[in-house]
Amino acid sequence: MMLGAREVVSDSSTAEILLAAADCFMERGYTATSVDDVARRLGATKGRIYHHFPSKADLFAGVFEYGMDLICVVIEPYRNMPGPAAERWTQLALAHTKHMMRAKTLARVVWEGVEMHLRGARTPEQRLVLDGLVKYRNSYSNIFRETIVQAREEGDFHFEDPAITVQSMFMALNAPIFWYVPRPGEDEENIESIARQVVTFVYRGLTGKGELDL
Amino acid sequence: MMLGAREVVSDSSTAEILLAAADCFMERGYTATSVDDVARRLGATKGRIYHHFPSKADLFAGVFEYGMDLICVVIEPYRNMPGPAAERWTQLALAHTKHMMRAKTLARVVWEGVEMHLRGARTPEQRLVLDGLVKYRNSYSNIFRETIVQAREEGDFHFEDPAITVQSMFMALNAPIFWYVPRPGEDEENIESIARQVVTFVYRGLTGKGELDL
DNA sequence: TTGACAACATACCGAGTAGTATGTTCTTTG
DNA sequence: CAAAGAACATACTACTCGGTATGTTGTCAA
Repeated sequence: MMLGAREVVSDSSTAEILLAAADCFMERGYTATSVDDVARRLGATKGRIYHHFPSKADLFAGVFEYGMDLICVVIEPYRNMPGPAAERWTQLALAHTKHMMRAKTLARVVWEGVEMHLRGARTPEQRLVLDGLVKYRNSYSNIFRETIVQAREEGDFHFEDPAITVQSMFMALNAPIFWYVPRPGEDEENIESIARQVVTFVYRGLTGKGELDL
Repeated sequence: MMLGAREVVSDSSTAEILLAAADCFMERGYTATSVDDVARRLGATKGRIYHHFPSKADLFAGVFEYGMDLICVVIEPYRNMPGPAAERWTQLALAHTKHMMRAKTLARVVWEGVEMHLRGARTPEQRLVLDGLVKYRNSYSNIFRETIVQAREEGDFHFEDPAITVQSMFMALNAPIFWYVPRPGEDEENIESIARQVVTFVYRGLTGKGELDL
């Protein structure tokens, strides 16, 4: 199973289109974004886009894949870190959460891709494309899943259902893509602070032993 | 500041339209849902919808408000519960999370409304409508915010920034609306089990004291 | 009985929108 | 230097969608 960076975009013009498309898709969402919108943002026309992408859906898929490639590169250094799984998780989660803010645009497009897949995709062809993308995304989330399961075996984490836990975990870690707004100047330290708080919150959720009496 | 149920829909035909619209909006999203789609689901035509709602945006706002009215009713019994704030929070969170699954459709429409507001709304008129809806939603989330802040003062919860914490909390509590699929038969006990796990996860995140060494 | 109004259905319009077919310019290569 | 193709721009088509204007039917009070 291949993972990590696939190609990270070869062509320069194509990369520029992907970036502009990511901006548009994030601002308005997939359906509300027209191909002309993306073209206008580039100061170009549809011709340029359709020269590089066969359809709007493929353009979206391109952005999705580009975003996944990037975040895979970001967490790569920590994937096979030696030591306790709980510590490895912390590094993974920190890198992930910071990236959510630094590459907020791409992260939200990936999110919408997953959301689109949860609804029923329309044509069977687009269905296949989306299936592939979500498979990519699932292999990414499996990295975290395996890590927290291992940390549970090592006695550091405590939870019942791994599926539910992974979902809750990712939602909390991803939360900043919905409300974080970059402020010029104090960006980096701000990102560090937020990421630390978010990861701490989730870390406690995973390590805590306190049961609820209902 | 008024809260709780506003009217909970008077007319029966209007209510039927709202339910059908909620289904459509959830399945395809706002922009991808046409008014004709909603009409088709009702076995009717646009005329019926436009007789009750002046525009598509107002139809969406109706669903949003209906959803908010419902969940306000659901948590109402626990709002002013006596005792420690941490225990009150637990009851609020449990009721909230269960409702996310039971009324998943409406909950997702409310979610999309907030998401739409985070992006820039188009016309100034729709802007005003969305602003009102989000204000409604914010007053709801403030109930939780005040509760966890109070629990922190009482020494039960521990966190730094309330804003970040409330966001992380809600994201985790709301997570089921994205992946929960109702299974006929074993619904109720399933919902109870999931809600318990999710709330436990968040509860630990709020109570835990373990700091991360970075 | 009859008007008046509510609750729709039908028909239609104008403004986009995805996609295509074709032109145009620039670059590369033999 | 010529020819071919890459990298676009332009122009157009078929179609969808929000909204409106108008027609139709049932109900109910005077």
